[in-house]
Amino acid sequence: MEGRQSGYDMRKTIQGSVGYFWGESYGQIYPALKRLAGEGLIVAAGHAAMGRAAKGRAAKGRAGRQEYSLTAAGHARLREWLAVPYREDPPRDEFLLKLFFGREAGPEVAERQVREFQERNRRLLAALEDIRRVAARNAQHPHFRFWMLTLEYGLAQIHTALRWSDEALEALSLIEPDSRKKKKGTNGRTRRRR
Amino acid sequence: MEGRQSGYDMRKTIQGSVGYFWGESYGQIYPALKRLAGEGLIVAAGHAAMGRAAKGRAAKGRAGRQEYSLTAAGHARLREWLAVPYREDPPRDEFLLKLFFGREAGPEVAERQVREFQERNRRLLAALEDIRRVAARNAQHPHFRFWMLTLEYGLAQIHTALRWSDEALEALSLIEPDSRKKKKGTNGRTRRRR
DNA sequence: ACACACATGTAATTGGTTACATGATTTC
DNA sequence: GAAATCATGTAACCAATTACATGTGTGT
Repeated sequence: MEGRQSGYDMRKTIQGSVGYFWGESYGQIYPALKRLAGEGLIVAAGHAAMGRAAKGRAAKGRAGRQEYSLTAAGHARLREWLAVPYREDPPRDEFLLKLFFGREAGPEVAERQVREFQERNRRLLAALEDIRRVAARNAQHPHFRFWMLTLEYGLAQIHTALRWSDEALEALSLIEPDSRKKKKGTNGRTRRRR
Repeated sequence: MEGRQSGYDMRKTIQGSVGYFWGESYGQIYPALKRLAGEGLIVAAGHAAMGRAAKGRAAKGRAGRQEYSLTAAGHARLREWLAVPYREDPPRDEFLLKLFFGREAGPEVAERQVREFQERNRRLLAALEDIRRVAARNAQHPHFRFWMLTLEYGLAQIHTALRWSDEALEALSLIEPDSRKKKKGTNGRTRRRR
């Protein structure tokens, strides 16, 4: 949708825009491009690029860049797809799972995980704010409003995560550092807690 | 960790507790159980084919079930795993992706998706509140604090999602139903809403 | 006798990542 | 002319879902 782009371009565009909620690897992109071209949903524009290096010699192996753009059929298919109710894949949040069993390892370990979570969210927040800054320059772009909606969703979730993690750290600090068996190999017996 | 359980039990336990952030299918569980038993991290308790011996009390029908429980080695491995920094898998949020391209299909379509999103979140919220109600009865359980942390995280995220979706619907209603090519530009449709 | 929930398991398939292999172009 | 980076592609692998196949115990 950003005009003609090569698979390589697409990956970069994706990372710099929807990267925080959608990613694609080359192993996914290139085969997909082939398939879509076969279905007539995109067309390969002639690879104009091929600079002087390729001039004169038989282009063996891979060519230079190959750009594609949406066909009318591709556009139509996109619109169809947009109207299909989204499906979300089964939840799998390793962070929460580890926290859930946090008792098992003690509050210190859980705390480390929460801190890590907090840092990742801070980094993500910074990245999103960058995106927002860049996006703000395209305020007149027809898609702008929609981009902002997704961005604001991301920002709101991250803020919530950060707020929560502060509270979580506070709560964890109040849990006693445990007094169960702990790894005292020889059974020093479990001293009574509290 | 809930004492001995069969694969079947585990799936139900999972769904009723961490289900909102972690799921497992039988196709995953049974092979894993075999593997873990092979590694000595869990042990199979004998086939307790309880007939009708336990009359009156044990009304629950148990078939040819195989129960397992954690070994000491399993426990140790669990603790190790808890300390390993969590990894999150690449983001893939189809809802946001569809919203991102929402312009392409028009605000009405995007609005439908957001409404769907809102409903799913409302259902999820109800489910979480159920879990909270049930969990509240185990306030003295050693893991309780940790369970609440994950629960509160889920609740906070859902609330944020719901708040956001209200704003998003409002914002979408202000976007004029498109003025591009779009066939059939019958005039009355761009009437201002609020 | 039968239905139904309990319970286990496997095969097919999917959807994807990762690592690798290689070529082309630019820049200094 | 070497290094960096642009660019394409494939093979190996992997995690996981889905659908299916089948058996068992209990209540009616």
